Amino acid sequence: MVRRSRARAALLSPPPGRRYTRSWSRARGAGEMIRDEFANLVARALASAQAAGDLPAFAAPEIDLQHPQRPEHGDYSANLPLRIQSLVRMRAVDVAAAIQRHLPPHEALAEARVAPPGFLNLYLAPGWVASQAEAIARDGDGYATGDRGGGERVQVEYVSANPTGPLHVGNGRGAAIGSTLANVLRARGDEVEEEYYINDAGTQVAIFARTLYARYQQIFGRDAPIPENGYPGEYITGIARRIRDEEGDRYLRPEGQEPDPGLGERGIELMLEEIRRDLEAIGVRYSNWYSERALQAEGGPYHTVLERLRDRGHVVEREGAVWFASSEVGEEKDNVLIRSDGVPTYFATDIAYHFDKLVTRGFDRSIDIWGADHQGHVSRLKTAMRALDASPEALDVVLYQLVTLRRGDRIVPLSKRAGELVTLADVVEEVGPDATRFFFLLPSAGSAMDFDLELAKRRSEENPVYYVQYAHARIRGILDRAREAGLSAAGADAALLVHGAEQTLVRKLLLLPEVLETVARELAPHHLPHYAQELAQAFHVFYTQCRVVDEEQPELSRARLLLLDATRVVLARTLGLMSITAPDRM
RNA sequence: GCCCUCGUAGCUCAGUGGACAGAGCAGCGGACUUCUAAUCCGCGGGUCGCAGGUUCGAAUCCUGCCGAGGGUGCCA
Repeated sequence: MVRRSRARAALLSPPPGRRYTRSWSRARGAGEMIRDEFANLVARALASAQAAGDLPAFAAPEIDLQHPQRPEHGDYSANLPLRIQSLVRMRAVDVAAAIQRHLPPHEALAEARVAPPGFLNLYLAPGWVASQAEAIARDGDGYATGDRGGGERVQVEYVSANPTGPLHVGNGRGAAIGSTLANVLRARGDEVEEEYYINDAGTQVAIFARTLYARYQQIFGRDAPIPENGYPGEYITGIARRIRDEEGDRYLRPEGQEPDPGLGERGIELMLEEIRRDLEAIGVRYSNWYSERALQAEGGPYHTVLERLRDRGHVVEREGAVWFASSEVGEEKDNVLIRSDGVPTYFATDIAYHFDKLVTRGFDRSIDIWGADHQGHVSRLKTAMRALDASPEALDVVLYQLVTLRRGDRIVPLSKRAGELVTLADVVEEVGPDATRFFFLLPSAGSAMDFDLELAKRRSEENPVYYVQYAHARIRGILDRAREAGLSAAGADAALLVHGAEQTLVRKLLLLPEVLETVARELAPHHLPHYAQELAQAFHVFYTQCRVVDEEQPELSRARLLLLDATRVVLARTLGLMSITAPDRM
């Protein structure tokens, strides 16, 4: 996996009076990214080489540091010489050598090597690596947290499924992506709110209410047909039955009359209760539930925003409908705001909703997690924000592709066929919340995913979630064992961690801040489960190669217990950010 | 028709301008008197959909084509 760090050379003259010493005791949070420090060093070396006339003057580009795929190429690698060789009319290896000569010393840097065709490879000092086990263990749950984010007020909105039926598998994917993203942004120092937008107004809700009334009447023996385009699902009968059990026949009206609006409202309430319960089962808890009906209330955002659009001349009336004249502001076509029957479209209320987020409630940033079927909506919504002088850049939309449910080779149709699983709750019940979340998070949002129930359910080596959790449980086991033997990490000398497996493990631990940075920058939570697997693997290898509890070697045991403390913290944190449990035994 | 996303090992997927393209699973062969073998070690496996182009360098960027999914003025 290649990750990069960017630093602008121009901004990076060393702070006056600050000396870089070889001492490993200089106070620094373990969460600070060593990659950034190295990028910093390269930027300073470049500037100093230019000042000394070893390199010509030119506008310094961004310094990208990468993790080479092959360990012999170092821990970090700069390709800057290759990128600027034609600009400076020099051979890349000579550029690399010039930078190398001017590289300031750094406690973590053992060596920098020039490698053809012009890479500058940086090698971490093993002693510094070992010392980081202690720094990470000391930081504990505070590792890789805090002030690294922008400190912005961010709102993440996800799922927001119509409260007219139970959540399906696709909603689960949105839930996993949205809540994990929120967790990561919060960990990095943003002030994050998670919100569910309740579509409790509009046509779908009206159809739901009519279907519910039909089912309700059927319970009382009436021959009431499901309305045209009504919801065929059995679950509505369940709701009708529950309302009958709790409130009797109070919603029953003489045959042929319109249903009592109170019945539909009660139905939506019950549906929302179920949705909330299903989401809580996979560790999702919202800070706010926002009602579309409230949005549309007299004097509410919908009316204010529509007026504002109108005032700015973006609204036209045509063919009995009210349109957003979006073709005049860069869109391919106009879009309907109010249909000819007087009912506002989803688009119109969504404009109001997002204006409310960005302007009225003043979030610095709004991140929406949508299924790919809403893709066409992104551009026109941003255009609407621009037309309202709300910053479209403050609105990010993460689109995730759809989910195919499978059992081994067999595709499970998402139709409502009896006996087949369709709801999120069914999946969670069958495979468990941890595996459900892990599998949803594994593929990047942009790729369509197969959710294999058989694999997710399997409690064996084939299932990556247990591989990761097992690493945590194993560490707990060793820690227990150490306590029985009277050993602890107190007074440990981290410098003893020189074994290859120990060094590899610490290097993985050092990656967490970079992974979180990538997740936050790309809004791509799938890096987290991949990292979790890499980390678990580094631990399992360590476990097989390095005995921890060894009463013959108490010093080494203490050092390794320190490493285990650090590893356990990082593993638990990584799992926690995905809202997956870190078990003490399995 | 047009727009968006995707196409990488048998399967599920990472990698999206750098060095001989990676992981897990599946397959084959090894390792438990030792802190949990839900583990570890080794082996085999890829014209990165196809064809051009840009670049010192392309799975990655551009163009065209093929294939899958989604969208496309009064569904959400």
